[in-house]
Amino acid sequence: MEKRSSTTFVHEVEVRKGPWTMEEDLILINYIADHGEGVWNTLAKSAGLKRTGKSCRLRWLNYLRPDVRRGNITPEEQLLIMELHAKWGNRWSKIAKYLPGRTDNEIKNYWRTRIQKHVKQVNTYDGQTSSMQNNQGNMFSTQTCTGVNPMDLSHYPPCDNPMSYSGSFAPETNENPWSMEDLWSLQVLSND
DNA sequence: AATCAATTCAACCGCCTCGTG
DNA sequence: ACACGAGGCGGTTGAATTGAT
Repeated sequence: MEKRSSTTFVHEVEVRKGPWTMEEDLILINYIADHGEGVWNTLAKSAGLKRTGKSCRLRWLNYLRPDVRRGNITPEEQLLIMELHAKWGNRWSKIAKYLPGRTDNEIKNYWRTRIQKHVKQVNTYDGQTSSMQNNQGNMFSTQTCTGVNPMDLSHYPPCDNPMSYSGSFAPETNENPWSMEDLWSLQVLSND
């Protein structure tokens, strides 16, 4: 499923764009496993990836990190997103700190595609349902089904150590032909 | 079964901030 | 004080997928 794949040349240096291949993912995972994150431009060159540092960083943070959770946003997470968005606006990275394993990109996408749409729909009934909404069009109660008030952020500390997260992992909705399990097992094998 | 429309989300772009020389 | 590069962030795009007709 090679989409928007292209190659451009910047200062005689070949730069790949578009979706990442399994080979590129493996190179990035292996390199970070050996050398750690950071200094992304140098990392891209040293790893032999024809990608920009930014692209490598984005791929790692949004997709390849072992602790990243994708798909199946829970009602609790949805409530928290709405509450935090009401508080901070489009500060996605800040909001993401309170949702372990979730990326700012995923939260942003989720907000735009699901919540914002829903809020618009609810707002079309403005007046009739005013008692159900707060200033952000929130039509949900601030109490979650678990009885935890999402506004009490002590229940959702910023994730200093996301690896320690022990919540239930949602089934992957990974469209890639290769799964993260595949990649990480390959990474482990190659480092053997 | 075919076509069209709507939705999703990975990835890119441009701007901003911060650290360094 | 200024210039430059790297990293981070939010907005946007567009191909793939899904749903409706």
